[in-house]
Amino acid sequence: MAYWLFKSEPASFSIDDLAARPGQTEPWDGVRNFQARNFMRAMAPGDLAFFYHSSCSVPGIVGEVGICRAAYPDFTAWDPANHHHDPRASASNPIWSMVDVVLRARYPRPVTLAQLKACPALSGMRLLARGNRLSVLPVTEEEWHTIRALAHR
DNA sequence: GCCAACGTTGGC
DNA sequence: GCCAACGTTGGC
Repeated sequence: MAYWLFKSEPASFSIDDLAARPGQTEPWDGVRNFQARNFMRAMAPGDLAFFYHSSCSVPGIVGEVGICRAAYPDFTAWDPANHHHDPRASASNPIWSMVDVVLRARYPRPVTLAQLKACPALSGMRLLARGNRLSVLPVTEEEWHTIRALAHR
């Protein structure tokens, strides 16, 4: 059982898009960064992840998803019509991976980036590390519970 | 729109 | 293997 964080730009894909299909699993595809891919390969069904909105007016954690399928080939990589097409990828050499997620919680109010930064218990969080740009990140169990408490207060 | 930080690419 | 150039991310 491990904890993670997924970033998404709400203009492209927001938690409301997930919430519009209740109970349905959603492939988390399009990740084209090796470190982020490797984190997804380390995920197992039952793991939990925060859903983070980036590049928007109020960046922050807006809910939780559950991992419901372990990493498998991201076939969007070898679809020439796909926005995240990678000409090096193919069915025999997938290169990229994705997992399936399902919405678990949508917070009534987001835990904003400003709140995260202001919380001393989260000072070591990878999300807050200088220059961090990874779209998939691990979260420690302590961080997970701290942030949940912020979400539910 | 700006800019810092970072990953990737490609020449050498 | 080094490193400059480039593209991207993401907060502000």
